[in-house]
Amino acid sequence: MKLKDELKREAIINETIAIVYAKGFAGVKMAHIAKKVDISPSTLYVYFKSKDDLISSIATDLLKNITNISQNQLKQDLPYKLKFKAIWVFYINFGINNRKEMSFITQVKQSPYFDMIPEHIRHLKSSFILDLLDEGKQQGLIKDVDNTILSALLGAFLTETIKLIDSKLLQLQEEDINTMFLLAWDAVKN
Amino acid sequence: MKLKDELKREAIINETIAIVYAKGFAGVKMAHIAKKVDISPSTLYVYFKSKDDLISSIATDLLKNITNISQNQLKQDLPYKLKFKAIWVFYINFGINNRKEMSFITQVKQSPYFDMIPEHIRHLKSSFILDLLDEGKQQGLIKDVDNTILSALLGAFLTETIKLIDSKLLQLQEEDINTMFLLAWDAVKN
Amino acid sequence: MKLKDELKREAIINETIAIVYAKGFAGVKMAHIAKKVDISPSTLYVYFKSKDDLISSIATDLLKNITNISQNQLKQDLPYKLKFKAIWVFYINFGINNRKEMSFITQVKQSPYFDMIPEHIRHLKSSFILDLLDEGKQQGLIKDVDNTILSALLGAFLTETIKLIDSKLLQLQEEDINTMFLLAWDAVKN
Amino acid sequence: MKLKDELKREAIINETIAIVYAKGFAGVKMAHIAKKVDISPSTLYVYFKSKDDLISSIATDLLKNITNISQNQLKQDLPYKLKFKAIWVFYINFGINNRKEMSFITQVKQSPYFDMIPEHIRHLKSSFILDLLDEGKQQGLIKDVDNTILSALLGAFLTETIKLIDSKLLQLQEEDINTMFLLAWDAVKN
DNA sequence: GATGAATGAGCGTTCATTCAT
DNA sequence: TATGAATGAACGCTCATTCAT
Repeated sequence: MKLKDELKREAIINETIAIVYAKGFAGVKMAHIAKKVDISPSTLYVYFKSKDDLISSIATDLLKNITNISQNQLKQDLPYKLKFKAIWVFYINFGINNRKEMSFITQVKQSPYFDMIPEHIRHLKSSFILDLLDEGKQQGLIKDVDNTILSALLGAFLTETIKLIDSKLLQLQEEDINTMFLLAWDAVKN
Repeated sequence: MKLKDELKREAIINETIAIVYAKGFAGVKMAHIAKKVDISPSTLYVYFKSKDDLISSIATDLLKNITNISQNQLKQDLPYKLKFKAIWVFYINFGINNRKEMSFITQVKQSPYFDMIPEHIRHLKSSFILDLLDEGKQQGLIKDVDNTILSALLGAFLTETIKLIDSKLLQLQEEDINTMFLLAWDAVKN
Repeated sequence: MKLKDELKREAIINETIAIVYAKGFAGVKMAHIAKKVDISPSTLYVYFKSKDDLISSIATDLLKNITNISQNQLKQDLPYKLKFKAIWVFYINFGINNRKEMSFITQVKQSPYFDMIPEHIRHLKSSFILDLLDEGKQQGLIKDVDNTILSALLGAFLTETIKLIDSKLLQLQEEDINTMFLLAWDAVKN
Repeated sequence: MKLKDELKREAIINETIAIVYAKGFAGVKMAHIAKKVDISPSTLYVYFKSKDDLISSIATDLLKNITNISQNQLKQDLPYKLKFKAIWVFYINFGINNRKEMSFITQVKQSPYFDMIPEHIRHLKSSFILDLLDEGKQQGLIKDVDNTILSALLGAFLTETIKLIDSKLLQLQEEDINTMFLLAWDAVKN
């Protein structure tokens, strides 16, 4: 018997993410994915039991991975501002290296597919970021503003920075990165 | 019959915007719009020659209007920071009062429909904002960072603030507005 | 605008009944029906909102009609045995003239479509037949056996007789009809 | 490995019959059968070369067996009416004990699979029953009606009786059995 | 201008069957 | 022999759009 090809599963996932990145959700057609991966449309159903399953599985995987990765990073012992910056830079890099995946998640969140993701995954929050903000507040370095609001704004800031780098308006080099970090830091610092 | 027609056209546009706000782009069905406006699907084609035309026309109109409206506002003579704040508050209010329209534009921008909007409309930028930033830089009050970048970040900040108000995490009252303004101002100020 | 064609609806219904008669339920393909009626498959959905709807609508209509027709017939004042025979002959004729429709109902009853028929239609019973049997029992002419059983057997008898006529083993003429009636009558008579 | 294979083949057959009984013909999916027998769908094709082959083989086997079984029974020397009744009771019992198999045959008969059964099997008739009827006619006990017709009616009668028992409207006890036999006997007796 | 009917193009999905091991 | 993977050929259905009045 033929062996199931894990590479094929990954190819399907990557192609789906790429299509969502390029054309948004409306552009995801099972037949289209199949053609790109060079398999028959029906073969897709060997790996995912429906389009909904395909998309929500990808979203679930991505959310899990992102949470893990960010949580496992950066437990370094540094002065607060430097630590904050290190994390900031880490996220920028992560966002750049995974822009398609990030875009996928952003789009899923404002689509009906979001409701198909298991509850406990759906509410994954980087509690890590919240901890970081708390630490800053305790040291009197961060504005006394609700964490949800601060992290939402920092998130928007980050996303926009990544977009700017993506569109070549910014470069992934020390100078630009410093500039962008300073904008973010000044916003939240006390 | 100019009057009657124009009303119907507007009804179609408003309903389309409302549906996109409620269900996202995937949910826009010509028949659905028609039913909501209480006309036949075929009548839609009297007013717009296709679905693409309907959506890109709405997007074009909205982009034009937004640019106009903001430009015609607030030429007041105030100290710079106050003027900046007044504009900031104006945009917040505008965003809240036109959240469906803003959502429509946001969604169009990441969809294939965006490419159907005439080039010159697509790139409309509030040169007004750029002027405001220039004025601040001349007075040494604003960081010496590229205007495109600053306006992009301020835009992201603004959008996020509107979302937070929309989701009741913030209130449209002086205290919260002041807090949010301070975050933005601190980010860009020198 | 084009006017909806009642004839088209009927053509769809008749074609569906004919296909079920010829090939059973497994043979009912929307595209096939459409081709036979010379319309596009999608046009079917103008008249019936799904395959389930098509089949259960037909079943519902047939059940209603059959009940009405048989109930409106034969309230004649005749000696019991003659009345019984008249009804018997009426049913034979009805079955022959509507063999496809009868076959449709028989097949629906042992298919999942039956559950889609409205409750009150599903349980339509020719209470008329039950009344007839009661009358016979009162006169001591009919065996004292449960009505449900008697009517089930008479139904099977009838169906079989129709099949035999259909397959040319019997003829729809007085002699054969009399013979068959006698078999039925002898079975139930006291 | 003859034993193991034969068991698997039988398991496939029994499962198929059970599924047809439970869900009708439309419900028979190769994958479904395979899962129930706990083999792979492809293994089914080791035993039967196609779905058509599976179903028509089963039907053929059943038809052959039924004919054989009934023929080997009941050559007892009894007064005609008692012999007739004994056979009647035998068939009732056989039908009850093999209701799934009977249902399978009934359903095959009104499906396209029937045409795939070899001609000589398709027309198997219990010549035995015909002999029984002839014997009755010779003794002047049975109506002088064509054997094909009489046996068809008796068959319908029998099937209906089995259905009634199956649905608990009748009980497999002496009283009910007697009643039903009397109905059948009265129908055909002279 | 307005509309109900009609439809072609395409979509997601199923499933009997074959392939490759 | 046994089987998981793979697939072609359908199928039911949707929907933007056009037709005919």
